[in-house]
Amino acid sequence: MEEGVTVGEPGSDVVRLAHDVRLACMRVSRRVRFESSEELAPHQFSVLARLAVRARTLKELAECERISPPSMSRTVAALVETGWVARADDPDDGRLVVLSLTEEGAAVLVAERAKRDVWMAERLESLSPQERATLAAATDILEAVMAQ
Amino acid sequence: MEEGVTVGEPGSDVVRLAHDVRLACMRVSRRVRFESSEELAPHQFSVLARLAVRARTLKELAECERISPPSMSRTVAALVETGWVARADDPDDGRLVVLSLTEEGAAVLVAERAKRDVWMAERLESLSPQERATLAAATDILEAVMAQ
DNA sequence: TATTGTTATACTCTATAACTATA
DNA sequence: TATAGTTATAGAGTATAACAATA
Repeated sequence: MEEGVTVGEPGSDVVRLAHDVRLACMRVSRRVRFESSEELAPHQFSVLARLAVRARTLKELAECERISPPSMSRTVAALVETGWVARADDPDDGRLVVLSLTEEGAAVLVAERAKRDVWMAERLESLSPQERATLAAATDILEAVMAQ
Repeated sequence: MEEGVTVGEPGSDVVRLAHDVRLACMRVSRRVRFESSEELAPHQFSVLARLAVRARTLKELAECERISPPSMSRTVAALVETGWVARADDPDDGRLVVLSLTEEGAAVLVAERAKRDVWMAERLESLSPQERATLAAATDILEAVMAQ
């Protein structure tokens, strides 16, 4: 009896566009993750990127990554172990631990970003100037939409 | 001594565009995942979506999801347990197990897709017709690029 | 022998609960 | 007391290695 069900694609109007945009973005994101990263796990990359903006406490990191403090404590411990992140005591509040990027950590982050960008760039080189302009305009729109 | 390093954004030219596109797509993808999904884990959703296209063997599923057969075996076992996927023996080759979507699985998949699309659509409603056209054109370009 | 799928075992990233130190 | 961080323990999801069944 159970021969399996097939489901078609839905939609019309804005919902249809939402569907297409979402799928395209997820596909790009997935491919970039799969094919350009090796030595640096996604959650580690993410933490290094946060610390590249500015030093933060463990709780701040946990909140902006939306994971629990114990989980972040582990992730940070691994990054300290490899020498990419430095721990420091807060001079004013003895409970706080300030995490910051080391020179080595910054180098790893830059290298990883470059690797991801190169992978993407290789695929954009075949596009016409007009197509590139469309992509550039679209990214601006998406950024604005996501900032809402 | 270690006061932490700050890293700026890189680039120019196609690399710059690649960087922007990649970041925009990852941000959209991340937000959609965070804010629209609950009952269905990402890897489960992914498998249901594969089976919605057509029934597949375990090995095929493992390959297109790029995980090991034992891992896929587990994931599938959970989906069979909930009644969203059906197992069947291949009539021609006794070694094969054919996995397919059940009616319930199809319903869950449709509901999840709708939920993700609605979340995205809510954010696109404020855009002008021209901005929407730009996004539509951009998704076509990205689809073509990713298909390379 | 080669292939498909499962079981055994382990590692990583996540969580909650309990603990320590500081405010 | 309340807060920041760590340690203890457990639950997913991943992997490799070894095994059973079929070609």
